[in-house]
Amino acid sequence: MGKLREPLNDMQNCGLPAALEVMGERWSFMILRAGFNGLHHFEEYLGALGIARNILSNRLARLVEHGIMKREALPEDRRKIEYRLTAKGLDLLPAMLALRQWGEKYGEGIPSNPVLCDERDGQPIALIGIHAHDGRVLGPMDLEWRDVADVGKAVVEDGDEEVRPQLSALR
Amino acid sequence: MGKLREPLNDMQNCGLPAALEVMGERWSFMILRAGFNGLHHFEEYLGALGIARNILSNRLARLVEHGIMKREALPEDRRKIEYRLTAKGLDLLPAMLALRQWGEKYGEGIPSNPVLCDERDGQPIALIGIHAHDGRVLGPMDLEWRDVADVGKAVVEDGDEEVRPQLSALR
DNA sequence: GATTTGCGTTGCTAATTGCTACCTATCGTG
DNA sequence: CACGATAGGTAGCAATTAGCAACGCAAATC
Repeated sequence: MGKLREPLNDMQNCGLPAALEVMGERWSFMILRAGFNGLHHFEEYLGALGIARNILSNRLARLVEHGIMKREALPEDRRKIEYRLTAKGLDLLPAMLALRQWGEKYGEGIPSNPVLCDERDGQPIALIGIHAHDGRVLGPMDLEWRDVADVGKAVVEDGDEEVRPQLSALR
Repeated sequence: MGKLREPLNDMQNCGLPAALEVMGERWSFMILRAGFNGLHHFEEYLGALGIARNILSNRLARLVEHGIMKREALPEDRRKIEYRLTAKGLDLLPAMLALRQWGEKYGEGIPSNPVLCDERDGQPIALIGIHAHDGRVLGPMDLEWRDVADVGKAVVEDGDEEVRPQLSALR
């Protein structure tokens, strides 16, 4: 052990801070969830979430600004604005469900009465997890950081110390 | 269409707000990520994240309080405190990676130089996604909310209106 | 033309974040 | 044992963000 760990000095050069820039703000995920459930209008979000008007206004604007939702005025009633998830927004579904499943697993008194199912066979979806390229389920200990150049290479058992990142520091 | 959507009135009876109670706070995910990468000590987090001392102190306390990390004084040097992810904390890895992969996909100038790989064969892990119980990959349109009583039942093509939740409101 | 609906903005207060400086216990060293 | 260095915090204060209630305003409806 004592391999290399992920360069933490470039902590900012990582997808996580990028994602959190928008989605890390309060209410963003709840708005997203409401969007996934078919809400499209300002007052719908307002009623469903119990969020303050000005905050909702601000959050929707930011989500639109970041391309997660798109804002469109309806031609048939030009008071109404439709907020819809974009492809970029829909791509957050796995993250949202993973978070939600975690909350459901460890939270208290969470009914999980409606279950999210595969429409095809009506069975509940699988738990969101980490998979190898061939579909095997992976746990935290099965992972390691590799330099792009070393992807797919055989395990360098010794080599220099401090050569490859590790997640096994997790113990 | 016109099925039932997830009861939004019980918006709080859901795993998402539960998850966001801790993980929705600023820095929580970044601290978690640092923890995944083998950091264990206060000053390590401090240096790696560029977070203020009091905030880090507060956030670590809250993560411990919620059972995501555990705090342990080291016997050999009793100045040192070890912060370690618990099983509950490790369970957040899929959510963290999903978020991160999303940020990497849509963010600008994100190197993705170290790649997270399966230690077994050195291949990059698969994208975090939504899978059916049998492993098929599912998209947002393949999903629907079902009452627990209706799980696994054949699709009720008409039935009463407003009977089953939908995600197909996504268009 | 008056009222309601939909989507905001504005003003003000409360809570959260961030900075810098300080505090306390422990450790290694001469 | 006195000493400074190290580890992990607190305390005080400024800046940012969230939340509440009231107002604005254009388009629809009666």
